[in-house]
Amino acid sequence: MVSARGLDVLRVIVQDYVATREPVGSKSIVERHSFGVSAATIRNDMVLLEDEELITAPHTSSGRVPTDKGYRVFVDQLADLRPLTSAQRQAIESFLGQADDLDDVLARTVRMLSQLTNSVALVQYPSLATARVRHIELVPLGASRIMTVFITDSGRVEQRLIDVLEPLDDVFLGEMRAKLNSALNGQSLPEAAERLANFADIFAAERQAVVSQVASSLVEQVLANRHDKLVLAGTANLARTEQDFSGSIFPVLEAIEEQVTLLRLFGEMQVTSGSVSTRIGRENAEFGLEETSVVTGGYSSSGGDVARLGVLGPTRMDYSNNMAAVRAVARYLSRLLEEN
Amino acid sequence: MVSARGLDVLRVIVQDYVATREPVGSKSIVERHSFGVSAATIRNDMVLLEDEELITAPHTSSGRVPTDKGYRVFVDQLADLRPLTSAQRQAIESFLGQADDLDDVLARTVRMLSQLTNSVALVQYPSLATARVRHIELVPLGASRIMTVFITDSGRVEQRLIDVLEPLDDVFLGEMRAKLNSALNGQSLPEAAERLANFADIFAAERQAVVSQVASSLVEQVLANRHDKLVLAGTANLARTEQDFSGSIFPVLEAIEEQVTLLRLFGEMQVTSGSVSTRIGRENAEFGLEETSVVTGGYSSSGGDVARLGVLGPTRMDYSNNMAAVRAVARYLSRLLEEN
DNA sequence: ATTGGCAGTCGAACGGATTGAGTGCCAATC
DNA sequence: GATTGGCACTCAATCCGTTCGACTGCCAAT
Repeated sequence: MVSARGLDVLRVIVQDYVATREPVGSKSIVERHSFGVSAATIRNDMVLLEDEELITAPHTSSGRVPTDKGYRVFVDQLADLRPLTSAQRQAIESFLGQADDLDDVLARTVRMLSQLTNSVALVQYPSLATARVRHIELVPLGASRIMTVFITDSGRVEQRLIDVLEPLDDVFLGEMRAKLNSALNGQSLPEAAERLANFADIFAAERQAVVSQVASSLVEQVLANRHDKLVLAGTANLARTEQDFSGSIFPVLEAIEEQVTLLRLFGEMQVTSGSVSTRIGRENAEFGLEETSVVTGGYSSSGGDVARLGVLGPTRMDYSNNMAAVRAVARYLSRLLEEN
Repeated sequence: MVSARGLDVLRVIVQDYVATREPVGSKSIVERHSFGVSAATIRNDMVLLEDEELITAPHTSSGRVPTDKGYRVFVDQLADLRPLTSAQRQAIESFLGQADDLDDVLARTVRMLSQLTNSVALVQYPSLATARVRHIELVPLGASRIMTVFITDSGRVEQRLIDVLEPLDDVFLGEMRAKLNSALNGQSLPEAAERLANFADIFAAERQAVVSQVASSLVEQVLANRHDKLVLAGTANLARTEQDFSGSIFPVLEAIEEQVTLLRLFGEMQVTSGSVSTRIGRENAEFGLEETSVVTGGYSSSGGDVARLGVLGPTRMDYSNNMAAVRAVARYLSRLLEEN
């Protein structure tokens, strides 16, 4: 079994390897850290760590490198989440504070996060699941073409075009708008969808066809909170850490471009507002991201909804820093969004 | 001076180099193309081309590689824009045809373009310069917080939050909404801004402060068509052509992430709807993109506005194909947007 | 349990020889 | 004057052998 000192050895191996990108040997450990024992002793500990598959040697006679499992133990047991410096906190406050609408807040957040971590940063838009309908607008764009705009109390705006079956005059549009708003205002999205199902019934028979067309388009729009979005920044940081990927960074870039993939990945990660969770290396294999790790945290918006944000980078990343940054940014973002 | 055959030689040098990424020598030219002359003759032509700085040899005794100037001549005089295959045309039609709103159209366009060219594709949102106001909506989000939504006839929706000076009740909001719409509907954006300047005058004195707050926020929103957006796809393709960049692809990725840079770049390129223009290599130096080329074309939307789309890739790109693809996609997109 | 010592391993770095694609030049030819 | 074959020359790329150095693993002593 691995001794307490053994774990310390693992910790410094992770730290040094992350810092230098070079396999770390017993000798360099004793001279860089004060373990009070000799290199030979460290070597003995390393054999045990290797037996447990926490570290591995790229080739005989080279230093050791953490395995995915080693990183996992580090993250779960050894990492100290050093809090951000006050300069960093201040940067977050002042930079995010200036934002005006939701888009802007999230855009600033994702940039901030990628700067703090030197990694790719991701922020998911707040889910609409518990949001409530604030307003519905119908805008004529032509004789038989209207735009539906749909606004939630979390400040999200969704729009969509419909080619309607028959021309609609302004008066009728006004009537429909008023009825829609009085029927749906304040409803949660699932409730709203339900009410829309037989919304056409309250109209004159000859209008029901076109009304139910509009209504069913709205239902789609309301339920398409699968239409989840996320914003992303700091892709260039991947190129900086290129050497950390076996082949090229091509597959990583490709996976990142596919927002659906990232959303699935986010979806699989446990989300508890306020704490962070991690996926390391091959744990992400199903997404083509077996050489990357992802650190995510949940943040909550006014609706009480929990959405995710996080960073993605090479497995050899600075977990302590990144976990701290994700946690701090998530908390700050929650506070900012709940104020409203 | 360079003979006609000399230009033919330049053409095949560009073509072969683009195809193989290897400096091309006189011998490989005569055996791969039927020039009807010997390698020595080609060599003579090549020294002339080199005198004109159209090609260069990476080192003594290696084949030749086009210079930026060589690519320029190729693009301006030698490239044959081979039309797309019918399969490609069909792919465009069927893929873009399914789109529903403007966001979706542009998202599909940019993906399509990046697939057709194996490059990074960019599509600028249609400018609002000649768009007209279709509808203005004021939505209460809290006692003293409202969202302004602003819809143009080109189908663009802009929203913004305002913290108003004093609480506004629904009745008054309704009045303001009605007056705003009757004052602004159908106006072009500069006209709208003008009318907003003294919009507050038609309200009761005690309301003018808050009204003019809302109005001036709307003016900002209306005039912020500098708030140009663009969408982007195919970043991963850069990694595939990594060897074409001297150092790493880091600076390129960095420049691409900065949308402002790209918009400035777009802004400097001549735009004539229907034709394409090119910027090659060091012509983009001011943007940190001295190792890339950009091919852009203009497309026009319903408002008659011209916006840009294009592709960006290593200087060693397939200009013939990319110019053809940009032109075809731009035309198709124009047609699609003008239908509405 | 810890330690110093020592043989052994293996990648990285260096240097020299070889190879081959390609050039430049020149005298001969059409 | 343009074209051609021939030839010496250059230089990156490749291969091969050596050296170097940072490690490890093991063992006997503490």
